Amino acid sequence: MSEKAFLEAYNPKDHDSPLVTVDAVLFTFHEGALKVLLVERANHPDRGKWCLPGGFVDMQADENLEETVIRKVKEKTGVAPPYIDQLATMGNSKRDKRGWSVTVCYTALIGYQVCEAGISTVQDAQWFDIAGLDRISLAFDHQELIRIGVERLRQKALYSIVPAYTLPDKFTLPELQHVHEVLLGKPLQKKSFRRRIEQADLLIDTGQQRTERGRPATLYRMRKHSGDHRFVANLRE
Amino acid sequence: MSEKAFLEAYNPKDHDSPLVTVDAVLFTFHEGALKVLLVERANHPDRGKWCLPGGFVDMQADENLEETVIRKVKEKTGVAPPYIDQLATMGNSKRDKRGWSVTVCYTALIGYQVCEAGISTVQDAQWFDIAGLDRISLAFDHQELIRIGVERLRQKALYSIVPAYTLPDKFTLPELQHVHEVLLGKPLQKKSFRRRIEQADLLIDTGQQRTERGRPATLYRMRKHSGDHRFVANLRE
DNA sequence: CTAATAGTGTCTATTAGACATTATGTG
DNA sequence: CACATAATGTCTAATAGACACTATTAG
Repeated sequence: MSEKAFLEAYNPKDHDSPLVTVDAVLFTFHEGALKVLLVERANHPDRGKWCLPGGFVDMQADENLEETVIRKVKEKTGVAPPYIDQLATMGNSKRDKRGWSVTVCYTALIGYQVCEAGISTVQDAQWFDIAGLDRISLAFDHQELIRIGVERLRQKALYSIVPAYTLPDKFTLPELQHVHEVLLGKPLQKKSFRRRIEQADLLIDTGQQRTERGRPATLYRMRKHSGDHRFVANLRE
Repeated sequence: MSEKAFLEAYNPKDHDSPLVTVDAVLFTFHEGALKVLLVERANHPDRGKWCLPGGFVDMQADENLEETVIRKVKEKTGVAPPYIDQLATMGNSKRDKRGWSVTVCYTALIGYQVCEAGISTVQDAQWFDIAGLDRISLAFDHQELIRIGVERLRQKALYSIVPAYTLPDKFTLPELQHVHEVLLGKPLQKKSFRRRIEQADLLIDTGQQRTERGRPATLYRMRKHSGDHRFVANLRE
């Protein structure tokens, strides 16, 4: 049989396939805490429980998995996040009561202010502080996905400035250091922190400053692809 | 409607779902080169082309995706690899001519001798040198998956001894250094290389030695979980 | 002995940690 | 001015790079 004839005769519906969903662990940083966006499930199964934003791949609308996840995040936040990365794919027969299911889970970072308006217009979406999240029961295996997402971000805090994407477009170095300190759960030396960022030339000085109390702090923006930079030495844990 | 009633009425076949496959980028190290296992496709589409070992999730036989990938790798090598890790998930409407498809791709490492017998009994499986692989046309997006796998392993060579899993159970430090040198494409200082491994106590001295030419080399085994260890400083690229 | 390869000693270079000091805003 | 916070200076500690040196085998 030729490939052409084979493909004409082929019908995907003749073969059983797992359910395929996409989920997003979307983090932001606000009021001194790392937060994750959760959505209240409107439908069975697990109706009423909180879960990660996500849903089924729409084979007509979506060209690929990234389009699915960006579509789902935009539905809840109104905007596309500046950082998105594949986190893990979970697939087994037990995680979803509807049957064998696979979820491709992404992690994304966004500044709180950037999507504040979007969130507040969506009734079922809400930011949850990472601390204390283990006390609430989430749908599916989403508790585990968030745990993996936090661990990944914590690792990145040791050797990159990826956590900067949880901040608004413009931010100060002490603010960024604070994000890293929350992630790592311990104070950092500001001299070490600033030195490595300066040497790698990862941030753009906006020329602006912000005064809260004390000496004004310089406002920086991320340089393009600064999230990709990996310091040769880690911050010590 | 109750959840029970909902689940009883739910039929996954009422909803279109992408095809779901699992693939493995299986590396080994042999005769001074990094090699990847490829399989010749027996069926359409892309019949006759080489591709990664993998295939459809068997919803009856497989409890989860890891079981699928281990089953597929065992079919070709006869054994389960000592290191396996999720690499990436590719999903789009174009990668497979049969329709919207998702592949969950793993990367695995194994010693050449460990599975030599298994490979030689499988007619359609063969090790390919990574160098020169870009000159042959692989099925689907498997060329890209291998590229991602090599890049991941190269990164790991900078801050871990994960590449040791491409070697047999017992190996010498100069052998391991050579694997890292091939991955990084440049010579390394043996003093630096040995020092960090010794200090982190990652290997077990078997008490045995191997003589090829010159002074005999000590044979080591991986300590449990040594692959998880991350040095605080990278080898410089 | 020589050749070859394994393994060590030791100095330098790089980069993080510690912490004191200076700078610049507000009230 | 005092206070608070930002930013810097500078010494120490940890760890990678360079490279000479010693050790142990075969022939």
